[in-house]
Amino acid sequence: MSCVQTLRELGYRMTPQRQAILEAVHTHDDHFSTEEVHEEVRARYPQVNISTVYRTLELLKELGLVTQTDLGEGILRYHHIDKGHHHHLICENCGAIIDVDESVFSPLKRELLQDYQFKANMSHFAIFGRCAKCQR
Amino acid sequence: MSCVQTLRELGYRMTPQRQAILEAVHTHDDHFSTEEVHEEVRARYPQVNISTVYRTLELLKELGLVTQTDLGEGILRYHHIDKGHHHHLICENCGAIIDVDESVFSPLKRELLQDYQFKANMSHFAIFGRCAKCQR
DNA sequence: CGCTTTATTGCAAAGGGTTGCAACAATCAA
DNA sequence: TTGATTGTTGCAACCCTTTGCAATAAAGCG
Ligand SMILES: [Mn+2]
Ligand SMILES: [Mn+2]
Ligand SMILES: [Zn+2]
Ligand SMILES: [Zn+2]
Repeated sequence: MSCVQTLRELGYRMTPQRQAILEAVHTHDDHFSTEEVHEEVRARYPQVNISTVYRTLELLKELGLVTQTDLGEGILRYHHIDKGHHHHLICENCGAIIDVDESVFSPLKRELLQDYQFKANMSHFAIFGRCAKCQR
Repeated sequence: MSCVQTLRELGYRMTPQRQAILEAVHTHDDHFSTEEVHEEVRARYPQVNISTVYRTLELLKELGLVTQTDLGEGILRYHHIDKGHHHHLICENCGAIIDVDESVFSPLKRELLQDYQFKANMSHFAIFGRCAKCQR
């Protein structure tokens, strides 16, 4: 089901701003930033304020339609949930980013549920450390 | 070995500001914020700027003397490495914080090292999700 | 001790993100 | 179609954190 439908059914209103933001979110395959979405939206609706983009992305995150991740750049990046689940290992020394499949976290997720009855939301993780090259 | 010694041996200079910050860091058993450290330091040296506290805590983090964690409050919190390792499960719904031992992450850490030669720095994690009460 | 070197600081500005508020507009019922 | 309701937006102000820069001062050496 489309994001537009989901929002509508949950009682949220569909504004031109939200529609444009949703379209921008869907055209990106990679990890997009708020600023990038804002630029695309502004190409069509120049008056749209960036706080609207922040608020909309926050809403989409709360509804589980996008994931939010801090890759260590000083900004937050987003990822449409339809584009697949994966995580990132980030080298604190050289900045290298290694992608890992979400299955790596499955045992941990299972243990947290069994031992703590905690349902971890691990849809897009960034783990910092040292890559192979950068260890001594 | 004391933090003061470590800093000195690495070639960093020991200033009254740094000494006061280190003392504040050591008196806290819990997760302290930059602001809290700044207040304690200012009680003795009123002219110390908060950016110095930010810079010093960042340095201590880079040297592995403290851990930095975002518990979802909108601020960063720190933890002296001597006070033991543990992690937190944070409920996105009710805000409950469940402490978990660092051993929960050992298998994952091992797997990342074996499969990706990646040495993960998992000294103080915050995992968001839903606690037992808040699921359904 | 005095001098040189250069790491560190205070300050102000900036950057990313959030928030209060009044104006606006999507929605729905009449 | 109109009006009432109330969710949403633009804007400005703010919060936390980082950063450039010139002034300061710690450290080491003669
Ligand atoms: Mn990703
Ligand atoms: Mn902790
Ligand atoms: Zn590396
Ligand atoms: Zn809860």
